[in-house]
Amino acid sequence: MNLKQLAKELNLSISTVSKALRDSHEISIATKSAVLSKAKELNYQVNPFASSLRKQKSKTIAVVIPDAANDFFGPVINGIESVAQEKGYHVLIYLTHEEMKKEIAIIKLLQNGRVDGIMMSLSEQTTNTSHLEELTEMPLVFFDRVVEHMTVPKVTTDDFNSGVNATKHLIQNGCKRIAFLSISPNLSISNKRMKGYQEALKAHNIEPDSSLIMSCSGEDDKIIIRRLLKKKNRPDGIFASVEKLAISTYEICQELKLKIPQDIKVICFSNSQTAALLNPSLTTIVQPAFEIGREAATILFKLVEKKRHHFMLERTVLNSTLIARDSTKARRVGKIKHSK
Amino acid sequence: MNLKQLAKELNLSISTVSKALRDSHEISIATKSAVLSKAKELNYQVNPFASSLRKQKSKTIAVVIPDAANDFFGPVINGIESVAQEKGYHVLIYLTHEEMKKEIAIIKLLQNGRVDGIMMSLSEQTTNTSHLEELTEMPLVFFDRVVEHMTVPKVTTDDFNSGVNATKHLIQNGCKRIAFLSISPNLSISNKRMKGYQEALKAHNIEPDSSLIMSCSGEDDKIIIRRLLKKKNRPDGIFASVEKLAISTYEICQELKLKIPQDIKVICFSNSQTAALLNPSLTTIVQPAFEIGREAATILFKLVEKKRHHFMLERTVLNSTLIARDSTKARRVGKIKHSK
DNA sequence: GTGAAAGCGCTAACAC
DNA sequence: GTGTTAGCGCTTTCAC
Repeated sequence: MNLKQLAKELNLSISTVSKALRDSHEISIATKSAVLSKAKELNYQVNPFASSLRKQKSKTIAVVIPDAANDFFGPVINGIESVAQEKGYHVLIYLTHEEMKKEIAIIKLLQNGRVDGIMMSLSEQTTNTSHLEELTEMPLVFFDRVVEHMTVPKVTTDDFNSGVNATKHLIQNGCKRIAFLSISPNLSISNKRMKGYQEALKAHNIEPDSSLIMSCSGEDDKIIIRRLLKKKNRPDGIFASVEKLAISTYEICQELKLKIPQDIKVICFSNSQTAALLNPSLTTIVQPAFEIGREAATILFKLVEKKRHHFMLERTVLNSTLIARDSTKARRVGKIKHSK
Repeated sequence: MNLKQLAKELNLSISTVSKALRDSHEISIATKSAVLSKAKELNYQVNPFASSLRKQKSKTIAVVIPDAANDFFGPVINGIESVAQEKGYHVLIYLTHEEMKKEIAIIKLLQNGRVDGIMMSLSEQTTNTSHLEELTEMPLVFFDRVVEHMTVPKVTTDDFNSGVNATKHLIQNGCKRIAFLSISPNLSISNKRMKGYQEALKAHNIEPDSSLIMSCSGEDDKIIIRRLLKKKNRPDGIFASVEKLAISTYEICQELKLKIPQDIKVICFSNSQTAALLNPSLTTIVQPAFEIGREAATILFKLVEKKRHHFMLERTVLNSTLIARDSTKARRVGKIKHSK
């Protein structure tokens, strides 16, 4: 069923029908309602390719992320999709699997007009961003893992402050030697969180020790953490920049019979539903993942629809929340008590 | 940059260039290589809408799932996307948020040729499947939450057997009154798992008690679980059909000061990374989510590409794995010991 | 081996 | 208020 057939059924011209369907003011109300009801009856739907070809826009956006099996990116997708559904857009999803090579290939693929805009979070391995800088015509919004120096909208959490707060929290609960575990040092989030960590150490007159800053990219995180925790001068606090590293830390602590929080305290960025139920319950910094998705998508659609173009070249910062639980509990705060 | 411009640059006709780009045997090798190198130089990419319009296929599939923030659907998306990337397909994602209304709207939206095929997992609320049965022309593959009576390919885990095994596991660890918690009773997975549960009870001569079979759809799961666990004749084992219900069970047990596994044992279907780290560690039945995604996508692409159409109308069953942990540990099996 | 041309289904400028 | 038509960029049949 296409416009031509529909027009024939109605004894109208194609263009009249087309205009009626798009509720053009040129068309009489009577005609419009006739067209609409016939279209419904015959279950007519616009051919998206013909329409996109003609209009040179696709009503589709691309979401480029490292991984979908992730407690952060999952809710982000939900947020993006909810805005897209409201606005009648379609969402294509592409995964980089943390590989720069794939990221480049995907971005290249998206240059052909298939999408009206791109939302993305960098891969861990991305060291060079020229493939993104060349994307001058395409509306682009970064979220979470952003390219700091590019003048495109960025939606992030308050990574620096969160880094300060997480570190302070450990210090206030008695830690003196705090390790900072992150994934790739290329990443904006790792960097900002680390800066916050360093700032907090400084504010509390703790001498920074560069051997306590570890970058655990790829599969080797457990090896690195094991080595760290086996040192005789091992840390008494771990600040993990991503959830995966806290999970690994828990596992290595089980393995080495180190007790959390007595021997070592752990805090991390996490959106896991189960943090409160872990053994011990895990102190987390929770990012508003769903809202990040919604906000980034909202900005992208404004950009795509060319509204307030100049306003949007800014950074949007959403607050994250520190939820203190047992994994950072100080030794002697009242009785030993297991509250949640 | 389009074919016309590229042809002009090369002093060739549009059709020759088009054929050369698609490696047609009609075109001389010399011409082909000239075209290819020029196309690369000028960064030519085929316009997907023009191509799709002409060829009446989109090289795109739709994935329709209830929710992306989910330890099962996340890895499924990874699996699907990995196959799609290999085959040069694009993946559109649509979320039903467990609402039949949205599911219907999405399916309707996909009738206009935007995608070459659909992969889906039913929403919890879907009681009527006529919107899916009408989808006769469109290649369709179900995974996990399938419509049993439809003759389209289905990729699932061995839900019945898993239900038997989970229930047996509880019985063998001393449970006599086992509750079965599931989401919507509409769902194939709920049903099959429940049948397995009932079968196992029967095999062990345990009288079934219908008051122990609970359906917890929507937000009310905690209320239902709390009521269940407050009964004086409360169950001594919980078999949760989805992870969310096990998490709620843990929370209610904390609240009611019930000890797992001493007072009550818990097993559930879960793909959570953290099951081993929960307090106590959670016995799970793990589904091969990534492989389910890969398998379902592989079948869909075969269907789309019209290969072996008739072979594929079958069910593919992948095995799930029971991982025994502390949450189902029997009272007196050796010393009290906390292994993982 | 190469080229001309029709047409996929739609939109929008223009004519009436 | 309605109709005619060009053309979006591509693929493919058919002619040469």
